[in-house]
Amino acid sequence: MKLSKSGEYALRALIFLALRYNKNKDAIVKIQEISLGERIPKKFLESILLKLKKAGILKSSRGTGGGYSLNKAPEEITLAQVIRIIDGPLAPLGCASVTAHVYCPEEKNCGLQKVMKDVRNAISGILDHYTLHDVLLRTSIANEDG
Amino acid sequence: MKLSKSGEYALRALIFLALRYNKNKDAIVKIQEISLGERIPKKFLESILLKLKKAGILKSSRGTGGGYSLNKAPEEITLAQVIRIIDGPLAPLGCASVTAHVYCPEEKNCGLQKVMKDVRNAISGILDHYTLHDVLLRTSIANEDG
DNA sequence: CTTTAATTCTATCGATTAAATAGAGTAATG
DNA sequence: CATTACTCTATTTAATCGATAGAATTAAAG
Repeated sequence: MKLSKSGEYALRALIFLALRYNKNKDAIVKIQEISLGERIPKKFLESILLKLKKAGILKSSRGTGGGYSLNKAPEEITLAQVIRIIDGPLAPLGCASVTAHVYCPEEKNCGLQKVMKDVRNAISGILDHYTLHDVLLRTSIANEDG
Repeated sequence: MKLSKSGEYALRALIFLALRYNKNKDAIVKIQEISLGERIPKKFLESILLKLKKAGILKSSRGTGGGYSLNKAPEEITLAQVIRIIDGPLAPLGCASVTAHVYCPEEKNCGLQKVMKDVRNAISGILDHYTLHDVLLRTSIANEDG
């Protein structure tokens, strides 16, 4: 039931960016800065940020002084959105997924599917309502004076 | 957040065996029978069943007329047990795991960890209390007369 | 009691996917 | 036009999934 490395890195990078956003809405952060700060392989992080940009979560500017920043307020970005972009559906089984349902022949009659739908709903009940802002609230360093 | 193929196959195979168990507590089922019935690659299934045996969930007998059967009643086997044996901890992140906690330096101060612990607890709240017996109850075919 | 057939067990190899690295290409700044 | 940093493509490495080959064990047949 683990989150992929990509998914984990995506969340950590976004939290990093959200922290900057809260200090200065227009802050631009280099990939390398995130990479060093969160100990994420730089080139790997690059591909993750690109996906998040294409999905509208981030915006970027190139050249000297370029970098990434949030394209929405932290309150508007849920953890579930991010995970779905990077890792796909939240459901443990394809046949229990709402966003990318995979048909299976014994569907009507599958006890396992029913349980896994319960699990999916429990997960999305948390992650669909949890935003980057909420994560920062639970991170004490975010509340310290700079 | 997906379950691995191994994990899914393990659960399906055990449900298959639990169905037989309920008809006849001493029924012995061949790997091939499960493989055909659940469309699981036979040799791959073999390695999964072996792990479940070593973990005490299944017992086996070799030679002609041999095969596998449950080593406990379906009421005593939770889905969480099975997933932990095959796929490892339920937690989305190592640092949020109870059974195999991985230390991370910003632990005390990590909002992400706190959320993922909530998710872990939600998942285990369901899977630790859900047994093979419960799955069969939600599978209508299990209640038909043979 | 020996052979044969059925079955689990062990070990390894190939294919596919995920994770990580490398480098060339493109755009912006000064 | 040189530097900086994002963007893109390609390659390498590691993990997972699935397949293959054969040894070990048991039961039944002859």
